[in-house]
Amino acid sequence: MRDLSLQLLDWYDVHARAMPWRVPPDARKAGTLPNPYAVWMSEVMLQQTTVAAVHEYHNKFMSLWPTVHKLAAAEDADVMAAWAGLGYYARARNLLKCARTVVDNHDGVFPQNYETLLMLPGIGPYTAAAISSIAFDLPETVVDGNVERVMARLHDIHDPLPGSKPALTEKARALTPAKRPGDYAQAVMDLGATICTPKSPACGICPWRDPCDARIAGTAAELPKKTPKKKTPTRFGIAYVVRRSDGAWLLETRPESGLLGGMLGWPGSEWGDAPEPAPPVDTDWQTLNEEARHTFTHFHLRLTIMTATVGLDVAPTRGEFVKKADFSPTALPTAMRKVFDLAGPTLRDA
DNA sequence: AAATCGTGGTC
DNA sequence: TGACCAAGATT
Repeated sequence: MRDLSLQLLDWYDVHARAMPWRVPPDARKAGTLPNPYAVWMSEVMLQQTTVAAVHEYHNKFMSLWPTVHKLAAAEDADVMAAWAGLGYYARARNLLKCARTVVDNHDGVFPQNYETLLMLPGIGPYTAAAISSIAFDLPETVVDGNVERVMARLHDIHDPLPGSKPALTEKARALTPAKRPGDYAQAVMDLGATICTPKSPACGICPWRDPCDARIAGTAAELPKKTPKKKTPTRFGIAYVVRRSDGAWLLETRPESGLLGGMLGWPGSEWGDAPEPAPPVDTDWQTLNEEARHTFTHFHLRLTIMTATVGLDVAPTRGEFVKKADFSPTALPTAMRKVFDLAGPTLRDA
């Protein structure tokens, strides 16, 4: 029987998914490698994020900042605003840190080895292996959620994640070929994304159908096992939307660390079981009938929205007024955007 | 080393 | 509606 990795590469030659940042297998075999900057950008954006969601953001970032030098010179607020809506905002902060490190310490050139890549901000084991293999054709092994699932099924491993990760990583490493490691990395992930899917895997058309232990055992659909998670609690808070008579909005940039770190938002209370009021100005407040609901990874949020219109002489205790012309709701993370969508129409346009 | 950190789609 | 899921990293 032929090498498993070669079987998969044959499948990939025909079924590779097209992506803007990707070089298709024919061109790669002819010696063309992708732009490492574009690959890095895509891999950071793809962390815990679907290809569909990344598409337009990758296009936008490559258009706004075509080189690592341009990105390194960008304003923090501009990068955060461009990332708004994509989630996991620490990625955007680390994206900038990484770009500046590459420019300042690596002469603007991405390091071409796993160990050095791993030291850069926002680049962990997966991303270091992905850049190494995809951008430089180095024989490193990517282990993402797809690879974990494919390996668990191929070897019918029932030990639950995340505990089984080292064993799955070792299985993946044993299969990584010396030739075309970049195509192979993309091939396993494409396989997981299109054939070896979490539910209802298409075993009938899988290039690894014959050697797959879980298919033989009939356990493919129930793998990989995962340790159960706690159910998500609900937290409550108050958001204050203040409009000044000249049309300006009262906003604040959130602290660098923590939830929505570095992003623009409305002043508000802490989020918890019973929030304490924390109005940013002393004025008459109006409470909206409808609250903003949003679900984060580990809790549900319900925000009571309070609004007010104030005069030019008012000095808020928190936040800063942003002139009407300088404010774009698209710069808000989704939770804050939902607040705006509810409150905005109730506040008279100046 | 378990928790934290977004969002949109799906079933 | 709610739980799960998607090319994880950081602390």
